[in-house]
Amino acid sequence: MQNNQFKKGELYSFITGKASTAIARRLQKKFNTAGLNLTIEQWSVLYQLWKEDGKSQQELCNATFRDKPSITRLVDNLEKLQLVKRIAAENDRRINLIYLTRQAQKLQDETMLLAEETLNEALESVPADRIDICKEVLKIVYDNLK
Amino acid sequence: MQNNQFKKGELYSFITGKASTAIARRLQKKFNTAGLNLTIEQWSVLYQLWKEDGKSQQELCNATFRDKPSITRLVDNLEKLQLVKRIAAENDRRINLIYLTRQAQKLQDETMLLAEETLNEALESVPADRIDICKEVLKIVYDNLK
DNA sequence: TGCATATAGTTAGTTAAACAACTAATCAAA
DNA sequence: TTTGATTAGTTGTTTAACTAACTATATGCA
Repeated sequence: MQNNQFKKGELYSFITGKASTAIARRLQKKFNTAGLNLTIEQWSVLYQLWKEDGKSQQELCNATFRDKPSITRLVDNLEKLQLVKRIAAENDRRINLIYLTRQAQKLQDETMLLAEETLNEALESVPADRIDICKEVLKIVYDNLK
Repeated sequence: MQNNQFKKGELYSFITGKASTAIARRLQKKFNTAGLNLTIEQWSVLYQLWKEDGKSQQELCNATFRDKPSITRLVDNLEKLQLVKRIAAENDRRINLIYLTRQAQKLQDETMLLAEETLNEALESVPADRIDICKEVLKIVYDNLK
């Protein structure tokens, strides 16, 4: 039993995730300043495709923790931006495989640099061992609820 | 200088805040199951008003880390649900003071219970001292970026 | 083979976030 | 007192999340 770990006054910020939204917002601003016409959500999909493209939309759902309609629209918008292409799988025509365009490949280095920069700013003055503990706790939270 | 605290594979989940969205989603499901017709975002506004109502919209912006249009719309929807009322301040008619209705007052105990329950589920098997460290790190992250 | 079921993805509707542009009320300084 | 700046809040637009209902394709079992 883990009771009363949160006093009422502390409930709010943990539930609403101030910290992660602050990080996302900062990264978005860096994208905008750099003239990148890209949302964080779109970037998070590209991020998975940079690891390996040709993933199905369902695989992108699992990797990004989004539902199917969300991925449909993100892929729609990424296609409009000419950053990805849907290609129907040959052996199963229900499946769209998502491939990066050259344009998207070019974005990887620049955006990853901005992301790392953002995290370094976010974690400035936080000792590495505390960051590790924090990451572990967040992972357990996620696993407890998924 | 705090470099390379995140390996590339770890960037993603920290930026997109999986853990906090998982918590919010779980709490939302509890609300739905309990027949509460209330979003987490609406709840987070009520949460501030339960502490003390009669706050201005600007004060709600600061307390909930949202911008003014977001609060305008949340208050719109809370008003439609007859949970709050806008009352113009007597000494400065630009200001709307937001007051809870009786209906909203009744929601407090039930929803706070569900929120605490959700956090206890989220943090099951996490030792209290690690939770404290995690909270501190998230606070620093937020302060570093705001 | 044929029919029920499962899987992949899309569409529709509501809520919310971010940003920019706007109105109305207040304040401050010439 | 009038004009210019500031503050509080609203409106419009785009992107995204979530749910439910939908289409199309594939699978499995009688």
